Amino acid sequence: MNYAEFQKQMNITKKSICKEIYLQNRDSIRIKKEETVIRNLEKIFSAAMKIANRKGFQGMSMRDLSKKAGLSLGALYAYFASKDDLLNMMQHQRRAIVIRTLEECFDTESDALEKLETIIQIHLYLSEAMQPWFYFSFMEAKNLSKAQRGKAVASSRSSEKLIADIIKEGQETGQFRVQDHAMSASLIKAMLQDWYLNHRKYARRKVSVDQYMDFILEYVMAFLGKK
Amino acid sequence: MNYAEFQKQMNITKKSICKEIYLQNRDSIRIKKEETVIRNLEKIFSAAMKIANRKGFQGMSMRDLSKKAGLSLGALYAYFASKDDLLNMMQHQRRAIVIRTLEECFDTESDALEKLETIIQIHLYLSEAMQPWFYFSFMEAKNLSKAQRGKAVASSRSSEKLIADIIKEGQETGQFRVQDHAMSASLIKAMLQDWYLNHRKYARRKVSVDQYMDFILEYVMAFLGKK
DNA sequence: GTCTATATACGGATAGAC
DNA sequence: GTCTATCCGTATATAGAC
Repeated sequence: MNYAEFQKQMNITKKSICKEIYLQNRDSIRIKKEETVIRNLEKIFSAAMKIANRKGFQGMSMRDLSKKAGLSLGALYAYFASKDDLLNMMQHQRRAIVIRTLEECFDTESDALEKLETIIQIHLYLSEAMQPWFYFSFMEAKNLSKAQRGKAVASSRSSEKLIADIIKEGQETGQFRVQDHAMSASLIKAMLQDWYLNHRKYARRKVSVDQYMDFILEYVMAFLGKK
Repeated sequence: MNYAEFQKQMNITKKSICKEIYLQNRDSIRIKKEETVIRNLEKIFSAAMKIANRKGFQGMSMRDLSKKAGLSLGALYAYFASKDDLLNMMQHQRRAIVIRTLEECFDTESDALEKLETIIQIHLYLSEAMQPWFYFSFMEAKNLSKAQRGKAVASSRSSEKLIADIIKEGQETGQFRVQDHAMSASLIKAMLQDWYLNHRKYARRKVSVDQYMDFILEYVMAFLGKK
């Protein structure tokens, strides 16, 4: 599967994301007509991401957002209770999609090498399809409420542990060379992270996500692979 | 040279950093007694870093800062003209120290492998000695004025180019395997970056900066080294 | 469902006493 | 050098008209 196929199969579009958010927050959203809600959520999140990723969530005023989203100040508050609420919604949704996609794509039957390739692929493809979301998540994690921040840390740790466990498994079956698996997982995460934190750099150099993936895999296997 | 020796030799202490800042901003700082200025700058920067790295520079109010630094609101403005000014001061100083240290430590006579080891070492040691500064720099780069942001991007690019050029050199002299040098440099940067962006993670696992450095070098050489 | 107008609080920054 | 008191703009959030 390459990135284009992944996109089709997973259907990660602005619209589908907003629909999910709508379904999860039906109670707190005052507007009731589904079509209207989804259309406006798209405008709100798209605008919020653009402004916040340029000058930070705290630096974005509700007036900025209202202007860019094309909705009045008053109308915005029909979709969320407060600015913090908006932040939590965005962060929560990003995590939920990662978890769901991992569950859908991850094959526990395959061997360690296949698993490692898959998990690197999923992380990269997701962070490509939702790059502004991933960037936003990382940069604004510190502004979350304590409870939400705890969830963010837990989610990040568990995804790193997943990678470390796969490496360990490969070492036990003799597929990989024996190296510090926790540290190896950390470095892999660092490289995955760079794809969405420094996304512009790679765009400028015309590096595609598939090229980046191949390069990471080569790099990782030079270290972990048997000679 | 290990990290402890580096620290002694380079003398990167809060006090020495603040003295440098004082000397560079003598004109705009209204207080004239050097000792007082340095003592208060230490309090100000230390407090600013603590607050901003927890809730962002925009999220830090001048009242927060005044309280944490132990100086009144009015007194703060004797040391910088505006909040933005404070931001620029911090960012500029971090870059200046990196540039100076690179110039001091970098030996153009040595071969590519030594150069690569040195540049990884300097970056790691500096980001260890000034971790809050590096973290702050990355997270708040987007809040800089256009001119300052341009400088930040240029500085980041040139340090990546330095690494890429070293790899290229090593490939030309036959020390390294031929691989995409720009991409290799990117991945190395990503791993260096992780040391200060996810510093707490490594502290929790009791990974020292020297251990991290050794691990990166092993990793990189598995890829670049001749078999 | 969406708007405009506004309540209320908090932000950065300064003036002037000590 | 440092403080307190204050100016004034802008922030979030809400009320109520349409």
